Amino acid sequence: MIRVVIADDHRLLLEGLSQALDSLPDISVVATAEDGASLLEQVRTTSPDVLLVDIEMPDIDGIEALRRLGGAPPAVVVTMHAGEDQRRRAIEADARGFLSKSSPLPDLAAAVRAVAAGENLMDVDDLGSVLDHHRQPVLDEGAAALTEREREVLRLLAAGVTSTDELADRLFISGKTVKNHLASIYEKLAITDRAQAAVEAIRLGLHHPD
Amino acid sequence: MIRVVIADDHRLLLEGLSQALDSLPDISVVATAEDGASLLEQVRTTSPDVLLVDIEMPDIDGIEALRRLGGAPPAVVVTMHAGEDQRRRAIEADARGFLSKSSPLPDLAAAVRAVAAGENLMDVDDLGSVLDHHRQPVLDEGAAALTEREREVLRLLAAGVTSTDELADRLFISGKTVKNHLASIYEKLAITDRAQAAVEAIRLGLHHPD
DNA sequence: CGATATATGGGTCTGTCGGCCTATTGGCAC
DNA sequence: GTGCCAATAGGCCGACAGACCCATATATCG
Repeated sequence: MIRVVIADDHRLLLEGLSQALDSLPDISVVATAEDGASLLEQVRTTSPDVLLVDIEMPDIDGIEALRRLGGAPPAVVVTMHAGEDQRRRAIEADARGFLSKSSPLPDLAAAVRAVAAGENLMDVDDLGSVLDHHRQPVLDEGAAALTEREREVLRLLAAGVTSTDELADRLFISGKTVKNHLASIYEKLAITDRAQAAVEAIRLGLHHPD
Repeated sequence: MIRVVIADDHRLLLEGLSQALDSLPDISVVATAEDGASLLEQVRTTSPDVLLVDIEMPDIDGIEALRRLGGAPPAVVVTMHAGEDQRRRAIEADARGFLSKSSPLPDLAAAVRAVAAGENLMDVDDLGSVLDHHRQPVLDEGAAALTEREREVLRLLAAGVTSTDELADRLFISGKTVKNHLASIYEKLAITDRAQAAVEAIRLGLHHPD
């Protein structure tokens, strides 16, 4: 689980991103900050794995905050105006990633994962392909071992299709096979019943088709 | 269910807000737009109940887009710089709500609900108290009828506590009572088992304590 | 005061779920 | 080709879940 702290003075963006990232199965937003000072404080108390910092903030701006942290937790810088100027300042402040606020959300998630894995996105020339390597959430052992058919069963569970018969109908297989799939899901996710499977399915983001 | 279209050229905000609002049980984001032209198109094809529009957008800005729509679906205007100037322009474009991007997310949700209910937030002098009236999600009949104890059961289900015995232990009641609570939950939510109850619990936002 | 709602508890019964074992087919890898 | 895995399917059984009946105490409301 990648523990992230987000700093941005615009609360709509702060809280929106926070919820969106938190909903990913491998990312946990442990704190948020609306200014640089609060960011420094949160980093001290929560010791996160990655920082997500807006440049434009009152008092201590994102760059200054990162400078004071000395590149300790690796940081992804987000900015409204992604010019060369800002980019240079980000590099000087030891940022590992640099994204415009016009980037799509999956890119941000990928950047967080890349930086958490120790990569430095400021060096690379082909940002897109590096991010591509980190598009998939880092799932825990069990979840990664799920087969495609098992994921389909989980998707249906998350959609409220819970009885063996209806699952069988939707998947065009026998009830016995449904139970077999469920049994291997239980084993892989270390759970015991459909209710827990439904919870896991939603946590893994299987409810809306990727 | 309040059907919303969101327009903002900063995709991180657009997608973040979209996910956050969509996760509320009474709000559904049916489309998003990155510019005014696309907004006009989405409004035509999806006929939403409420618009959420950023002022600052390339080509056709939010104000101009609203003007062209003639106040048809009521709109909440969101802006980076919430000055008197912007506010006047929003009023002239027939906006029903006006929020800064520094507002907290629950305020945005409350504004969307208020506007969907026909209120005009531009008139009121005490915005806070009007929003307070719309803090709670507009739950459907069944979900609103849930008792406090029933919500606790749902919370535990969403946390993966699914067996009768463990539920009984956590709630300090007998297994029989757990089953009684579940039975009335099934009736109120028109569902049939714990797996569906877990799905509903998460959909209703019962997994993280309010 | 009487009615209603909530939380608690019980009993019974049927159906289904989950655990365990086996089996066949097809694909893919070494 | 031999082995492994995914997907399919069946049987068996014990345990639990859900439906349907009930009772009691407390509290709130008109």
